[in-house]
Amino acid sequence: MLITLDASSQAPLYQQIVDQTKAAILTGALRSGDPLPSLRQLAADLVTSVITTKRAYQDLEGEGLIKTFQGRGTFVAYLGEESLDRIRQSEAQTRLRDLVSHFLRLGLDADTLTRLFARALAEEVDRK
Amino acid sequence: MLITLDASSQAPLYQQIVDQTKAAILTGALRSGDPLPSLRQLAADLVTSVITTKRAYQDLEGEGLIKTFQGRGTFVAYLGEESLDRIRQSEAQTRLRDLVSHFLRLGLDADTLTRLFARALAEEVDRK
Amino acid sequence: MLITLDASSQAPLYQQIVDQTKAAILTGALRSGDPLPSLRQLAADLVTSVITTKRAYQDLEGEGLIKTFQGRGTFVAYLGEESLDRIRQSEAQTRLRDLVSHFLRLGLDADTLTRLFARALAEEVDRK
Amino acid sequence: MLITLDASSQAPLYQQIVDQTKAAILTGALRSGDPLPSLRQLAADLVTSVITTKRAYQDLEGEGLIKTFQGRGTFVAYLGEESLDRIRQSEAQTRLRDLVSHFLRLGLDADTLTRLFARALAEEVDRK
DNA sequence: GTGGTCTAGACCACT
DNA sequence: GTGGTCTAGACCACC
Repeated sequence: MLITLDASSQAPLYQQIVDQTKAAILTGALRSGDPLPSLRQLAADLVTSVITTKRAYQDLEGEGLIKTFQGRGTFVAYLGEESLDRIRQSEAQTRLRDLVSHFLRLGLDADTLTRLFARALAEEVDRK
Repeated sequence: MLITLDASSQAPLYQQIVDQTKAAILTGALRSGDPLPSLRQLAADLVTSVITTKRAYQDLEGEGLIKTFQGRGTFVAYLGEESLDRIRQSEAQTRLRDLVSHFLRLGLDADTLTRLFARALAEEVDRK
Repeated sequence: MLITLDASSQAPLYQQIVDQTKAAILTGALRSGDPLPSLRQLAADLVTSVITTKRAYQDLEGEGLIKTFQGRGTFVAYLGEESLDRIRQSEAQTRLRDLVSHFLRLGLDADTLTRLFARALAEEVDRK
Repeated sequence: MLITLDASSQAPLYQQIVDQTKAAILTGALRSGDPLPSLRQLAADLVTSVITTKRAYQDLEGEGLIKTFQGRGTFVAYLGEESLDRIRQSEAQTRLRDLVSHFLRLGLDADTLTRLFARALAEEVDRK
C-alpha cells in the first residue's frame, strides 16, 4: 500500500489520502483488520503534517471504512465482501446517473451515450 | 435563458452561473451571437455581487464559449453545430472513460458496469 | 445564543461547542436558516483557536444540523419540526435503553428503576 | 468471574476492566473478600499489558470497591449489601436525573419521556 | 510507541 | 468579510 501526494492537484492533501486509502480498501489491497500506518509515520512518509493525516483518517472513520483506537492504532474496519460490493455498486450507480442525466440534458441522445460508454469500456478493459 | 442560484448548494455561486450558461449554450437555448446580460444586470438579477458574475464570465470566456467586447457587451461565441457536438461528445467521452477506469480498478467487472449504465440510462430517459 | 466553555471539563472544547449548539438547535433557540457566528468571531469570543471552532462546526455539519458555505458563512440546516422531534426522541430512547439495560444487569429490579425514574422526573419538572 | 476485552470498542481497555469488575461486584458475582487475579495473571489472561491492569485496579481502589495489600494480593472490599444497594441506586438516580433534565430542556415533555422509559424498560426486561 | 486535543499563525478560495 | 487547508509544534491519554 503506497500513497503518493500530488502537490499540484486541486484536491486537498487529506482528500488524496482519503481517496487512495479508500481505493486500496475497495480493491482489496487493504483487508479487514489490517493496520494502517500510524498518523506520525504516514505524515513523515508523505512529508506532510500530522494534522493532515489525522484529518484524512477522521474522514475515513466517518465513512465507516476504518476504525481508530487511542493508543493502539488505526485499522481497516470489518466489512464483508458484500458490503464492499454494495459500496462499489452504489457509488458507480450514483455517478453514472449524474453523468447520464447531465449529458442527456445537454442534448446527447441515448444511442450516442451508449456508444460512447461502450467505447470507453472497451478501451479501458484493453488497457488492463 | 434563466439562471437560478441554489444557495444551499455546495457549489460556488460563480460555478453555478458557469454551469448553467454552458448548458444553455450546448443545448442551443443560447445561440451564437446572442447577447448575455451585462455583469451588473446579472448580478442584480441573481442578488449577488459583480465580482461573482465577472468571475463566471471570465471562466466562460476562457473556455471559448463567450466573448466580451469592451463597451459593447458579452455575446455567445460563434461555434458551429459540429463544434458544439464535438464539445458535448468529447466531454462525455472523457468523463465516461474516467468513471469506467475508476470502477474497473475498484473491482467491478465490465458486465456489472454495463448493467448499471443501462439502468441509469433507462431511469433518466424515463424522467424526462 | 451563548456558549460558555469549561476549561476544567473532561469534554474537549470542540465537543462543548457541539453540545451547546446542538442543544440550542433542538430547543429552538436557533432556527432553520439562522446564521451561526463566524469561525473567527466565535474563536475570539471563546478565547480559543479557529481550529477548535472549525472542528466543532465540522462535526455539526457531519450530523446534518448545520450547513457551511465557503465565503458566505455557516447556517442552521433546514430541518422540519418533525425531524427535530425525531432526533430528540431517538436520542432519548437510545440513552434510556442503555441506562435501563445497565442497571438491570447490576441487579436493580424494574420496580425500583421505575420509582427512581418517577422521582427524577418529578424533581426536574419542579425545578423548571 | 470472567473479563473479556472488546478490541473493537472505543472504550479504553482499562475502562473495560473497571466496568466489568465493578459490575461483577455490584451483581454479587464477586463478594466481599474474594481475591482478584494478580496484575500479571490478569494481564496474561487478557493479552494486555500490566500497565493496563494496574491502571484498572487503581481506579477500582480509588472508588473503594477493591483493596490491595502489598505482597498478598488484591481483594474485593468489605461492603455490606446495603452499601452495594446504595451505590446502585444512587448511580441510577444521578444518571436518570441528568438524562431527564437534559431532554426536558430540549423540549420533550414528561409524558413522552415516561412513554420512552416504559418502552425501554419493557424491551430490556424481555431481552433478559 | 499509539491516537486526541489544542495553539498561533499562514495562505488560498469565495462573496 | 467569509470558510478551507496546511504547518510546526505542544501536551495529554492510552498501551
